[in-house]
Amino acid sequence: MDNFLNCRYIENDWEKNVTHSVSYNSVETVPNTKQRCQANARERDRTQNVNMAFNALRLLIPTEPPDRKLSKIEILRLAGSYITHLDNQLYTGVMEQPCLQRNEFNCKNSPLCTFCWSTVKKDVRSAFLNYSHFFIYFKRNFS
DNA sequence: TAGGCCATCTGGTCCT
DNA sequence: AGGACCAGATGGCCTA
Repeated sequence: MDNFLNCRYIENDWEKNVTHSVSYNSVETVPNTKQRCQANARERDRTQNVNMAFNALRLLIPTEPPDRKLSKIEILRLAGSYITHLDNQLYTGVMEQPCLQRNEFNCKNSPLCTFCWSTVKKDVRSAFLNYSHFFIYFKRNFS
């Protein structure tokens, strides 16, 4: 039992002093130390693989700002929404116009889908910046 | 401080 | 038999 606990503690991040309490009904239920440690290591590797896949998927989803933190469930939902958005764009063949997919997650009252809405916001912002630059130019030269 | 999110451990089940 | 996959339990971290 002591060996197993030591193993578990070493398997965890010792420097962070992170432990997870686990209770056993009886000593008989404690698995073989080496096998359990190996299984834990495999499970950690598997979880890391899953996380790498989530990271790869995250890179494909456009957000504002681009480095916005997304939870795993948000990544899955937005990925699905983005696929639908791209599908609509492909179907209509008109990339300049909103695809009219319902905004499912951010604002249920909005007629625009999440990704069209993001484009619109970007356009408005660039228009505002252009106007600001023009205003500064006008003020410097004509006032 | 409560709730959301996450990593880790664990035991069970299924597959090779 | 051993590995992959999964869901439940647990505790840490972060944010509103």
